[in-house]
Amino acid sequence: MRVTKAQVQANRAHIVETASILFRERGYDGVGVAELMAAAGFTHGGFYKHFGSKADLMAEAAAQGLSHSAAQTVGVDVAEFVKRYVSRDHRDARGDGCTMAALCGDAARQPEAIKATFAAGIESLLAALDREGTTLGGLNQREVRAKMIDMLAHAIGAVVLSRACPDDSPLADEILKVSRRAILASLAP
Amino acid sequence: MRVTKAQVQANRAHIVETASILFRERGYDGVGVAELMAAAGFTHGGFYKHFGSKADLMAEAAAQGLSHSAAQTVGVDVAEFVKRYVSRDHRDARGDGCTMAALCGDAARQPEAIKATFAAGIESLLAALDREGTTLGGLNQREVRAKMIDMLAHAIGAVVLSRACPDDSPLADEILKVSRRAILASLAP
DNA sequence: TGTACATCAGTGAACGCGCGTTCACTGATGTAC
DNA sequence: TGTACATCAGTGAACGCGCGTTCACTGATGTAC
Repeated sequence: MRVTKAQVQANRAHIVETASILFRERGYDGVGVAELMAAAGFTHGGFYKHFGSKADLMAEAAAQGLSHSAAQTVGVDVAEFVKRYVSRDHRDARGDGCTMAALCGDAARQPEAIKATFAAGIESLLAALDREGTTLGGLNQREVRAKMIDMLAHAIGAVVLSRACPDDSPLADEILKVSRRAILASLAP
Repeated sequence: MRVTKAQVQANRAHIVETASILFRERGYDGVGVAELMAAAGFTHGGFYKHFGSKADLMAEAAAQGLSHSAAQTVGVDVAEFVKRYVSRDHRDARGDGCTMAALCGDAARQPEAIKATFAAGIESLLAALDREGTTLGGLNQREVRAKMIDMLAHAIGAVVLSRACPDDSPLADEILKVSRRAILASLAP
């Protein structure tokens, strides 16, 4: 059942994308190779024709997810970014949401290669935000970078903490609401 | 080899405490029942004389870790709390550090019982912080609560994001430094 | 208080199960002539 | 362009392994007399 070169490439990309979603939804340990391949429409045996190991796919899926986030962010106003990011919609859509918010807790326990991918993802998201960020009143480049790093940590903390609360709990919503207001306030002093 | 009632209680508490540390270091999926019991100085067979399941222990270990954090925080100045929390020492000492920072990403994928434990832990930490928090210049009770919730999300985000970066990477330290300054500034406006 | 029996915390072998990974096989694609 | 053979993406059974959990057993503690 050999397939076209183009099909191989498309299948591989589809597996990475499927993995990226599933890992965000259930964590790296929460998704097995067989289940992942089935979700992508294949049997598990072919996995090692595309990837050296599950860890290799984890790194690729992280890179894909992070660069996707950065690409989506280019040209978006920082305040708009915060409103979308620190929201119930984002909190409740783990699979379609930010890789950092979904997996940075897991990344901390993964090999250095994956952590390096995360660090690179943070930098590329900062680069995407910077294009708009420089319009923030009168701050120099170093100050803008500091503000964007802080904003990102702040926003991720709000989403991650809200997700740790029971579904539909008042505290989960309170965390998002309070944090969103505070982050927006810190951007327009 | 039956043991004293008091010894049973002490052994059980020791297992919970050991689990609390190991789970923070390696996550819920990263520690097995057998390894955990061995770390506590027992064989794995006795585990089910103390707990109904691994999930039960996870909930107990979370409750223990969270109440420990809250107890440590009583009477601590908020600025002092932030300085300790958003620090390299705390980031690098996962096992001895805050349960929320170490496991809130994992908690999001766990049963509601564990998420409820986390929500209760957040409330008890807020209560511990409030005793000092009310001294924050002229804010009413609702405003203090909002400020403490936001501060907690902000601090957790900084630690979690820093941990996702490679060990000894400049970005990991930059995140802590920038965020610590911003959080402290937001407390003393 | 001393004796006889029941309890049960802790032991270590064993269970089924799902994991990541390997492998012989298939058959359509890619390549050489 | 047409034919013959090599390649290799995908299949599905099988691998060893560690997981959470169960269980028969042990022997010191707890209890009843």
